[in-house]
Amino acid sequence: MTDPRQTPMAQALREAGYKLTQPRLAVLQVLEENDAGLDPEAIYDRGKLIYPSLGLVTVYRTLDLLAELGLVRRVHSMHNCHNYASARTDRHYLICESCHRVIEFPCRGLEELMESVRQQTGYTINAHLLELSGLCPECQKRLAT
Amino acid sequence: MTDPRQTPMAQALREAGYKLTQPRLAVLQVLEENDAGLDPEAIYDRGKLIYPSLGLVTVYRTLDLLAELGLVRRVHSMHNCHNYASARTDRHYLICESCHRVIEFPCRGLEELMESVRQQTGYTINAHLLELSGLCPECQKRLAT
DNA sequence: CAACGTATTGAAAAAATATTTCAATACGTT
DNA sequence: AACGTATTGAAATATTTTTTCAATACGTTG
Ligand SMILES: [Mn+2]
Ligand SMILES: [Mn+2]
Ligand SMILES: [Zn+2]
Ligand SMILES: [Zn+2]
Repeated sequence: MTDPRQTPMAQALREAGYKLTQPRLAVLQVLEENDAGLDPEAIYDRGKLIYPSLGLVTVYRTLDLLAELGLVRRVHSMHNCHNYASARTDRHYLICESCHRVIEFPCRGLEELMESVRQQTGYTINAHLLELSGLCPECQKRLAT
Repeated sequence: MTDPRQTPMAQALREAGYKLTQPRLAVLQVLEENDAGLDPEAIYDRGKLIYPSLGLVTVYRTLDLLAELGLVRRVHSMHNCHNYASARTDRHYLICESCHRVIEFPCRGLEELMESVRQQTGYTINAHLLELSGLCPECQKRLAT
């Protein structure tokens, strides 16, 4: 049971000069516990279990704040589009089109591709999102009647 | 100037038994002309230039319909999350983090990566989305003060 | 460990988005 | 050309997000 005020996100908030309030800590804790991402309403519901007087407005405000600091990020999937999860710049999701389960995978060998895009477009590239979609093994079996 | 009723999307609509109405044709034409994706409001605005009495409701309804038929797809970027664009299974966007401009790039060399993911996870993979984000040349200049 | 000044809060109101309802209309068929 | 029905836009409703504002909790200072 790590002290909620000592997590990396909490520290970063404090270092940026923001107060570590109960409502914010509740939101942070919910985000820590749900790596795959939740929408504001869901964060609100779970946050209230931790800090019952939490307001939905504060969830929105805290998400905005964390997003500005780059600590949190929207996770877009085909079926939910307003999910937030703690940030990593590079993300690699594998999504089952049938059961919508999401897993992550290690990503190797994108560097060449990015270098060639860089040269052809003149853009600098500092993050990527790769989403593969298909069928998970279970759904393959289930659908192979 | 190709006949709006003969485009692949229009054909598909007709073949699925739906009527090719003026409002629908206007939405289709807007989508054809804006490959990178527009949100319902923007589609509405441009659609009205083609068919002035177009209603926003019809834009929503047409997008739902096209999405169900798999002809159109949401494009999620960091800053706009309700954009629709005509569907392709594989998508490659390069997004400027500063001005939010979106361009597409040709994607080469993802096959090996996908094959390795396939082997390690047992998933079949039939589509991918790769989103790179960085700074476009203009914004690089502008920010290099 | 008070007492203080201010950033932060939740409730309520307002704004922005999205969906449902319904009578009028345009489409495709005959 | 006439018909039956899917589709339409306006209006009403519902949902989601943002703004406003007085009350409060936080972190600092003495
Ligand atoms: Mn989205
Ligand atoms: Mn990668
Ligand atoms: Zn599955
Ligand atoms: Zn730019």
